[in-house]
Amino acid sequence: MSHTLGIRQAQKQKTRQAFLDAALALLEEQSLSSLGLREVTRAVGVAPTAFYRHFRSTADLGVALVDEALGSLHPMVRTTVATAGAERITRAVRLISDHVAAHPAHVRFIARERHGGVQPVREAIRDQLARFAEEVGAELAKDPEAEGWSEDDLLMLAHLYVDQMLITASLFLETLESPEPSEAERERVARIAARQMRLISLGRQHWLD
Amino acid sequence: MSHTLGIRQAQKQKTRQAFLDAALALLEEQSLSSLGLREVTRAVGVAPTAFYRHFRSTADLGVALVDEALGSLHPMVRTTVATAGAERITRAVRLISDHVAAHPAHVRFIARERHGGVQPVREAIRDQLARFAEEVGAELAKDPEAEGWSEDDLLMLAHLYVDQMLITASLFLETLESPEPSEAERERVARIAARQMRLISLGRQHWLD
DNA sequence: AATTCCGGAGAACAGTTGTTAACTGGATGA
DNA sequence: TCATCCAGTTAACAACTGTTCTCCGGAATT
Repeated sequence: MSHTLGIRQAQKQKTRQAFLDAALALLEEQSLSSLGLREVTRAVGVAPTAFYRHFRSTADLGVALVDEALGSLHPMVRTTVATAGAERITRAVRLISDHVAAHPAHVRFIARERHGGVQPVREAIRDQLARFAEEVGAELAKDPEAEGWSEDDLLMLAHLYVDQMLITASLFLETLESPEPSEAERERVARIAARQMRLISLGRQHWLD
Repeated sequence: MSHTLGIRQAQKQKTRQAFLDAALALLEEQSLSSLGLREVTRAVGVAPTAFYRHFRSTADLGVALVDEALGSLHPMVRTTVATAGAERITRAVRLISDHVAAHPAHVRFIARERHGGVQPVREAIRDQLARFAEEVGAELAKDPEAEGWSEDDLLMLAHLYVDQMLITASLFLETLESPEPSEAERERVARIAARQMRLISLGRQHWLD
């Protein structure tokens, strides 16, 4: 049952999205704690006071951006990790590479604000990453290699993988930021990331020795 | 041959250090790209224009902070990694834990600005971390387990360790930031970090299989 | 002893910031 | 049809920003 929005609410969501888009663009060259309210409204093309109709503060906007950047990514990560065998690493690296290429500003925002100067945003990102770790852990538990593993150890391993994914995403980003983004450079990062994940997987296989 | 500084240069270095200290304190609750020049001078207790006698801009000050935070850490990391056997991981975790406890603001600054909004600072941090990776790689090469390893693979492993150290440092930091910092919480982080490093070491031992 | 140097102070500049209050006009619901 | 709602506007506020130029007084140099 999809409820058709009134033309009023539709317009509101439209300008709200315009706020998110404009902020994300501005955040490519600064961090959230220096993002001004007027700066955003100027970029959108509305009066400064219009901002308050959508967000309490720029920190509030930042939390909304976290949801936009990570919210829809959970199913993708889940199905990718669900892949069995050696293919899993290949697909994971490709997922990251493609996602960074498709949404570089989102990735930059998350990497930047994960340890940034705005507490509510840091917390929102931390919660989302913890969710990723739990989901990855749940998928890893289905592997035959997970036999004999404690819940704690599985979560430790899952966090290792999630952190590694974020580091890899950040490296792909630097690849795009370089003055002459070359496919060769991207491939180099992909190969290093794959080898690091393979090394971690090897450690996992011999954990119970 | 230690050259005694004139009372003029000595005074200059003193206020310069005051700038660094004040900035570091202010950066506990914001990021560098929102740090104002007047804000810093006000905290130091000097006129705004005095700032220019020491730094071109706040970005310049940030680069100086990177050197202060990471510059003197290289020998410590080197000797810690030089430790052989199972003791290496224990010492590494303790080094990180102690360093975070002793210089929390420095660690926070590095974690925050590594992906922050100020390019020159990002580059300075990236260069320093690359140096750490090279040094760690050089120490790892001395291990008997390094036999048959390519230069590339050693560097890949070293980067994995360095990134892992930074993640661990950041987790120790969160431990201190909690409303009621408990020794139990710190110990929990230490145990997880040690297990993650042990898992990586296991992967290393079976890499050439 | 006389001169140069230079870290810091003071005042002023135009431009920016977040937030408030009162208002407008088209969509909404009775 | 008419009263209500509400996203966005306009105007104004005090407070703040980075930067320039001019000046001072003590250290450094000759």
